[in-house]
Amino acid sequence: MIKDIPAPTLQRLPLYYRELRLASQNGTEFLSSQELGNRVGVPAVQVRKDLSNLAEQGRPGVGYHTTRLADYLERYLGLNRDKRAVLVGAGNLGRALALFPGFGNYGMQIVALFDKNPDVIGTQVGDLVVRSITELGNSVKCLNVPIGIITTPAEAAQTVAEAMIRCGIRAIWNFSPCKLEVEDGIFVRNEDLAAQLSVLSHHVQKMRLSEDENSR
Amino acid sequence: MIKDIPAPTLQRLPLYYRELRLASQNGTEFLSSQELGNRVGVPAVQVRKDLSNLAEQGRPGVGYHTTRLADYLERYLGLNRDKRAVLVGAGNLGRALALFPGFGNYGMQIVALFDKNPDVIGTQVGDLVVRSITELGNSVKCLNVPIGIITTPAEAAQTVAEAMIRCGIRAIWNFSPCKLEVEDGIFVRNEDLAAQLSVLSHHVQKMRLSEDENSR
DNA sequence: TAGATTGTTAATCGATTAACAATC
DNA sequence: TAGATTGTTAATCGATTAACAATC
Repeated sequence: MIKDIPAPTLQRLPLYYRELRLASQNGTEFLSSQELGNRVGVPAVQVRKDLSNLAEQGRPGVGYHTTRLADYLERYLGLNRDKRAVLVGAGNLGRALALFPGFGNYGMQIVALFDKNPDVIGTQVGDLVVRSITELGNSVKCLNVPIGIITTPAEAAQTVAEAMIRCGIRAIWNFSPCKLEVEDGIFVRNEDLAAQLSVLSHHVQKMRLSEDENSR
Repeated sequence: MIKDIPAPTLQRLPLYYRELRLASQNGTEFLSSQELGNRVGVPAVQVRKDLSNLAEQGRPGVGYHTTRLADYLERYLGLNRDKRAVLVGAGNLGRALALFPGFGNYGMQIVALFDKNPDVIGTQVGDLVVRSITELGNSVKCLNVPIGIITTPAEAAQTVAEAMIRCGIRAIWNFSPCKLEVEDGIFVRNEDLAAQLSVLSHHVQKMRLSEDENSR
């Protein structure tokens, strides 16, 4: 049985992983929860609590073995295994993600790009050629792709998601600004840049207002 | 005095805003918390609790006035006011964000791009020419820019953030995979795509493991 | 007035933090 | 052994959910 850990904890694990790997590469053998917490920006207790969910343990009086824990987290997060992904929506954002080399470090490889727009279909993006969305089914089924990335406008996203799921995709990274309705067992991660921008915008707004207040 | 609302609530406001604006444009005059909640994927009680933080009220028995509430949220989130931004790190992701038209709808305009790499400096990205990072100070100061976007590698991010803050930037959208150390009053929003990908990766991993288990 | 739906107070839930015994 | 640091139990905090009186 695989124990579920709380979502907030799960979100912090990649941060711990990154610092542990870095420390390991720099020749640091052990890191205390205090030190790791400093680097990630999380209290030491939180670090210990989070890591106590895992099978790999720390050593009292010494700390966590950087290499061992990094390796463990790598496996736990599945970063060591290759994961194919397809991307639908080859606009600016889609093309950028397809070209982003950083994802390779996390075991993800974008193997196909799709779009609806005839002007975009057939164009080259890095090593890939944008294909027609109508070909999605065939490609995904025979390539055994677990991940779908959606970078279409909001109107198209639901339809695309359903098509992806029909082809066996089980995890969706949704960059389009809308809620996807999916059945249980399908994992959706929303990456709503406009919503994030709104939060940023609110803070700028708030600062402006308080400046106005102070200058009165 | 400007009342602070809880962070989770603040993050949901842009979602409400989007649906309210859409409904307003479609000619729907009122939306109940039930209906709005459905569209955003949040329980009706949560919607009411969230919106009760705002000055704009709903009408018992009727619901929320879509146009009025959308307008209110637009002002509250500062989406109606133009916000200039500079972007440092004109790699694939940086160029994509610079070209992304969607941000305009949220009042953000990227007014300058900077990079360290001489091969990139001077190249054209949309209407803008990538400038040398050494020019950051002059440009930002005379343009009154409140927002900085960081799309550099992790090693450079802290230095870039400090330079931004010295020039008067007060809100940073950090796409680089690292923690930024900044003084109080500077708002930082991390958009760590690799960390998000790790969460996605974990779920794929988990599904694989449970499939293995079932097939035993 | 009856029905619908809000805003708010109180109850629940879950995550973070504090305290501390266990262990290297 | 003394000092450092873990893992865990209990206390706190804050957000979500439930219940319901107020109001259109």
